[in-house]
Amino acid sequence: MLAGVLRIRDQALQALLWQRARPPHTHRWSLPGGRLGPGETVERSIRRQLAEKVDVRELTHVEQLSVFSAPERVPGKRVVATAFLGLIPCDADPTLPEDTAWHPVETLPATAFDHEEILLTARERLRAKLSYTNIGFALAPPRFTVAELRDIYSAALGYRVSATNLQRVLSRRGALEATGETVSSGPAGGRPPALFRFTSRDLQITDAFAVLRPPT
Amino acid sequence: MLAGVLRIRDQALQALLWQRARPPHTHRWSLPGGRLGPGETVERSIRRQLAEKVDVRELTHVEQLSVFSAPERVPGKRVVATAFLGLIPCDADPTLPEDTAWHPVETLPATAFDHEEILLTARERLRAKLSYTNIGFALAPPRFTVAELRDIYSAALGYRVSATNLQRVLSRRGALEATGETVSSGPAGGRPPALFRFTSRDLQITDAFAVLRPPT
DNA sequence: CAGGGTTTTCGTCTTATAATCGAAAACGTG
DNA sequence: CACGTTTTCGATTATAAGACGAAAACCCTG
Repeated sequence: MLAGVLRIRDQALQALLWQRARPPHTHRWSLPGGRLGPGETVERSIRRQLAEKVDVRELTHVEQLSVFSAPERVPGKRVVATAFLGLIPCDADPTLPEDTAWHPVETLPATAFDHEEILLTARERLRAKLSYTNIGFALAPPRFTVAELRDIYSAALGYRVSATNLQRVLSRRGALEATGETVSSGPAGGRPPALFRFTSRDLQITDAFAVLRPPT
Repeated sequence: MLAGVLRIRDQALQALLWQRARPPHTHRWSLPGGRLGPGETVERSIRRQLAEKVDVRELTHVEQLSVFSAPERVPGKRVVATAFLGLIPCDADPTLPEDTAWHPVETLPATAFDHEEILLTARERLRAKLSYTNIGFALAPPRFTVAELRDIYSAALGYRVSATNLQRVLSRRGALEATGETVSSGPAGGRPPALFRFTSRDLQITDAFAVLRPPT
């Protein structure tokens, strides 16, 4: 079991990796993970691994990605990995162990085994779900301005999105709501932005993406 | 490893099940499956299991569904299952073993373990993908009329869809093309329908379902 | 404290795609 | 050959997203 844990920081999508101290693939960077224990589901187990091994407890979303089973993905012995996508909000800052660090997915260091492929799969899953779910709640802080949310979406998707459209699309879907609060404007002045929040912290799929609807 | 194999027949979505002869859950119906062999991926393995155990070789689509890992899903011992969605076209008619049969997903018999949950997950996956992919190719025969395709989609989705919209939506996406042939009209007369086919037999995702597009 | 620059916000317009409707085409049957 | 039937296709309507610009609300400078 492995987890591709992603977050947004410094306008970039980052992944959590630890550097291997022992063979095989010494010094290369690995995804955190571990073995399934008795009496737990794989979802509970991967959360436990992340809490115990890299002290990450802020996961706002965890979902299964895929089973990776290429025969020689780990040279020498047969290892089948159940991979997960994990997300933590950009305001969370877990204290990481020495050998662990965040790396931008755009500029990954040398990774062990097929962990780069797993991370790219995780990124694609995240990007797809940003389109048709409210999964942004898992990346954003509890409250945020539209400009901050635009930066989060832009970094995750890899291209600039329009703050206007983002606001309107998410509001229309009922995913976003205004808190009524505003924050003071920045050093350059400008109208003070309003604070928003996601209406739900559970994954919800937009029904508008279902085409071929039942007749009314 | 287990497979929820689905097809359309008699205007209904059917699942392939075999009746258990031995405990636990004797006489209840199970999904086909088996153990991963050395040197094969889980996808190759599940295709091999289906070919060897229930003689099904007509799979037009196979994809991972989910890992099912509830601790007591198999009473007594720990069994983690990687579940798959498999599809076969409605014109295929594999010869099944004695203890194996098709059952409408709407009226499932008593199933073993969590296999009903797995089948419902498979059905939801299929229904979702009918909306935003060309996955209909895996259920339909090589060539078909629009009315036949409407019946296939209606049975899979669980509600009547409009033949007009189905034709236009799939054509607009470039998923459907006319063969130029027509078939003679039925006993009640009527204009002889044209034959269509899917342009691709590989899964393709509609780009139109991606919202928050990059700026032009 | 007035004016200019800045950022946010919101309404309007345009575009894209799907749903609905109805007429015309093309066949069998009596 | 008129009639019912089914398919096909164009026209219209509905819905949602993208683009654009004006107005709002702030800061800073002179």
